[in-house]
Amino acid sequence: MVQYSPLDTTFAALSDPTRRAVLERLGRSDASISDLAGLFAMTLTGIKKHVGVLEEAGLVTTEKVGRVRTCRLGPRRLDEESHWIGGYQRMLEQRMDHLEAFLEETTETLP
Amino acid sequence: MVQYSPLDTTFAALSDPTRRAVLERLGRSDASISDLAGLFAMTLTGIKKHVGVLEEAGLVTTEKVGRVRTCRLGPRRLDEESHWIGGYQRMLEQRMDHLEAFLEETTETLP
DNA sequence: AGAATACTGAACCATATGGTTCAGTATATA
DNA sequence: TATATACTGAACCATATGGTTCAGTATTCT
Repeated sequence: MVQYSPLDTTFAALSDPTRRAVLERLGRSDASISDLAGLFAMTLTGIKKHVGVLEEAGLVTTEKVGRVRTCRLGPRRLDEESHWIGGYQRMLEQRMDHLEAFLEETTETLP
Repeated sequence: MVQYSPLDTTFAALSDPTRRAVLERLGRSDASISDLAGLFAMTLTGIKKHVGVLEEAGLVTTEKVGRVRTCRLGPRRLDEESHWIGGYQRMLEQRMDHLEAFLEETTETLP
């Protein structure tokens, strides 16, 4: 490891399709562990682990009332993540531009 | 696993700080396995594995000429990834708006 | 030809991940 | 009070991940 970054945790959380689906589901409305377990045909324990990972990454918060734990989105907005990706894309563009300029220059030297 | 998606592979590739640093380094110029190993104080084998993961995710291509393997960026631009994140952020906004509307409505009913 | 360089692959290691089962605990319902 | 519901935690399992070492192979340099 080079150094710690919240990007590590978030990208890892987003790399699992079940977890992305949980986020999308929670976008429609809050849901309990049982709701999610039913929806994704998984044990309560299994879903709880996924929710734990999302919580660790700050993408989900949970609150237990009575015997039901309700999961909702937040507080992270993925701003750092989209910023990193945006920067990467701009860098790619720049490299393309340089390559293009280089190719043009090379072509000009031909008859 | 719910289903396969390229997002799985890419987000997983991006979740490691060394690999993100390799991408950033390759943004400045192409580099050999040895270059990267030196830069990140890692064995050739270790770096080769990371490059393999990036290659698998389509973020890096490599070409071996003589005994040197040169790594460069491409071909993936992270368009799907930024699209997913963008959609997530828009969904979050919407939820916020609904919550806001709900709170306003509730407030109006007070004296 | 001989030596140095650059990578490669197999094997190994410790830890993490994505799941399960099973035996609880706490809460709500009849 | 008894029973059903909802979750929790420990233990386990198979596989993946992030590294290493070591013994090659292929190229290049002297």
